[in-house]
Amino acid sequence: MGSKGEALRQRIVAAADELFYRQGYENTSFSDIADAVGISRGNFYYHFKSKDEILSAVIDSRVAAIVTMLNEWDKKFKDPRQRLYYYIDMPLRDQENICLHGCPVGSLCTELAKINRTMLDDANRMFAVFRDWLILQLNFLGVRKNVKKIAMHFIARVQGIVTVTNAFEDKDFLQQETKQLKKWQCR
Amino acid sequence: MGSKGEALRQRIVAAADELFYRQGYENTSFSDIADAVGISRGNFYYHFKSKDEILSAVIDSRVAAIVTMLNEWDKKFKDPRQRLYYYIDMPLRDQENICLHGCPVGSLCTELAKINRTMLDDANRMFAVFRDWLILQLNFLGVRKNVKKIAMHFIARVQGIVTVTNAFEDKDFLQQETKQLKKWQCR
DNA sequence: CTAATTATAGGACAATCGTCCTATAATTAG
DNA sequence: CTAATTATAGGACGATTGTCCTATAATTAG
Repeated sequence: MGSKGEALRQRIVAAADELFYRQGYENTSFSDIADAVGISRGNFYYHFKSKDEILSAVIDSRVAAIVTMLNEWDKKFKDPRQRLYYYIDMPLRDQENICLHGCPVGSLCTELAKINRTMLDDANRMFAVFRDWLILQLNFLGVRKNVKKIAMHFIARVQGIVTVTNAFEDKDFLQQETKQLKKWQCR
Repeated sequence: MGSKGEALRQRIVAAADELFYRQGYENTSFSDIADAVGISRGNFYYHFKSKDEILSAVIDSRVAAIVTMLNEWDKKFKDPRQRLYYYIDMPLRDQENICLHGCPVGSLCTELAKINRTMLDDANRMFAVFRDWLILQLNFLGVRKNVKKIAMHFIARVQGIVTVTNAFEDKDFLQQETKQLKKWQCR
């Protein structure tokens, strides 16, 4: 069984994941990833036969990571309102990277909308996982009307904050808007 | 005087502007732009000596276009609240493009944050022009406290809406969130 | 008209891109 | 141990990239 090959495959995905986040998908070459992992391009191509394929693997890996993370949040916080706050605070906990590279989910979707619309439908699953989890928390909170709309509203709010934070490299804005968003209540 | 050359220069900038918006900066080559204008690559290089230079010209052109547009809005609407609504409705008036390509300002900043941080400081001037105009309108409305913060808040709200609209190709979301944002009032 | 300047075309340039192939090396199965 | 499979390295491939050069065409200045 290819257990050693599987381990390398995961290292490749992890390296590609970070590079796509830091310098964008289009701007990251096979060589960049191979160099980061410390293997040859030929070997890289043995594991992933095309750039679409490595992108697809990175998206799957991110979706899985988000699911795992949300499960941990569920264990950590029993109060759905606390969980909601923890979601809103997520960019705050990763200020440096958010400031420099934006949101891994949002920025990838924004890029794919321009260069690879086929993969966009794959990428926005990352948003969908958050959305479905948010819907659950809103249900727990007793919200009954427009639950999906409100979940999407939260995602959009966070995306907007991150986009502006990234464009202006402005952590103060991130902090102040995050605080304000937590004052949200159902209208 | 190079008045014919100047006319071509503007056609080049216009073509690059649209291509950068539709397929991204990194993913647009000199050949793409030259083909779109119908000139040779050599001629293109006579007018713009590097990719940074054409990007810089596109950003300047966009900033100027935004200034012109906001002046027209000022003529068109005397009520600052109406002007604010017209700003919020901007993505709605360009639904098709927003859905397909996102925000020209936001998506360019997001891309440049990853591939060309030097130019990012140039690009976010596009946001700054909107911000300063919004500050003016808020002043007219009698808002005295946190005016800059509120202006940035509006920009972030619109950015978030557009990012999600683009990622999900969801016009309904755009319409409903736009309507909700117009219910905003100072707290 | 002539000379100088500006504009345009076309191709050369090295580098890099994604892709693919082949020859070994390492591992596993029998 | 031997044979088969899996993994790895290295380089060839055509295409494309941004950049630059040179020769000509068009325009302008005297």
